[in-house]
Amino acid sequence: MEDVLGNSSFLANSFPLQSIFDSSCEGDKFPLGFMELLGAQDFTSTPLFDIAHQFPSLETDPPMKIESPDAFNLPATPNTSSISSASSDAVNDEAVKVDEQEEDQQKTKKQLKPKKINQKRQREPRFAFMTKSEVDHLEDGYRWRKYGQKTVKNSPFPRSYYRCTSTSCNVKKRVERSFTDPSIVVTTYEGQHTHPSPLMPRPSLGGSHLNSAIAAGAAFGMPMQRAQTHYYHHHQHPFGNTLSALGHDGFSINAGFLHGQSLLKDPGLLQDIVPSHMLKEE
DNA sequence: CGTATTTGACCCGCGC
DNA sequence: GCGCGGGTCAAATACG
Repeated sequence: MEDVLGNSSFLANSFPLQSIFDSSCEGDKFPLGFMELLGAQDFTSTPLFDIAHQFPSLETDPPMKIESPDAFNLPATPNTSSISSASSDAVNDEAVKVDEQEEDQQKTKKQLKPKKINQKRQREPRFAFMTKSEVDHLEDGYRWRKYGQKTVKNSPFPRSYYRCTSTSCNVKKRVERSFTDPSIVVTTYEGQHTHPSPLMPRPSLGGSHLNSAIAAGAAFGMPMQRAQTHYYHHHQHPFGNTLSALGHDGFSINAGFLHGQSLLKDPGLLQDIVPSHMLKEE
C-alpha cells in the first residue's frame, strides 16, 4: 500500500478507539472507557494512576485525536501502522491498597477465589494498540507466553492472551484482529513491566531513530515489528517527570522500570517517538 | 529435557 | 436464577 500515512486517519475514522474499549471492557460498564480503565495498581510505587484520576472528563472530549506519524519519526516499514490509546479503571485508592497484598495471594491461587472486594475487577493500566500488520504477534522486545485463546463475539478472529515470561512481571496482553478490518491487529497491554526489555538491553546505543524508537517502544511494551506506531491522545499531557508519562485521555505510561534511563533523560531520544508537545506539555 | 503452545474446563461478572 | 461472554488455569502436546 502506498497510503501508509493515510492509514492513520483511516484507522481513526473507521475504527474509533472507543469501540475497542467498548468491546474490551467485557461486561463492565465503562461509559467513559479510558479513565475508568485506568488502574490504580502501583507496581513501582509511582502513583501515576492517581494523576489520571484527576482527569475525569473524557466524555465531553472527542474520543480520540490521532498524532501525525511524522511526530514520531518512525522509519518503520510501510507495511504496518498502528495507533494506540490507553485505558484503565478508576478504583478507590484505599480499596486497592488494602487489596493489594490480599490480591497478591489470591493471584497465586489463581482466580478460584473472588479477588475483588467490592470494586471492579481490573485495575491495571491498559494500553491498546491498533496495528496494521499481517502478523498477529508483534515483536515488542519482551517475551510472551501464550496462556489462552478465546473466540470473540462478533468476530471471526480469536483473541489470544499472553503473559510476560518474566517471573516477577505479571504484565499481560491480549491480541486480536479487528473484525472490521482483518489487517488491523489490536493489542491490549495490561500492567507494567517491572523489568527492562530482555531483548533490548541498550536503548541508546545506535542513536538512530529506529533504535530509540524500538527501545522506547519496547520499554512501553509497544509492538515494534515492522509497525508504525501511532499514539492516540488528547490535547494535554501531564508529563510531569521523566518517570511517568501520562496522557489524560488515559494514555499512561509508567516508565519507572526503565533501566535505559538515558532514553528518558534525553528528550531528543524521546522525541524520536513521542510528540514534542507530549513531552513538555502541561 | 526444558520451554512454549494448544485447548477444554472452569470461574466470574453481568444482563435478562 | 440462568445463560452468556470474557478471562484464566492446567494438562496434554509440540517443538527446539
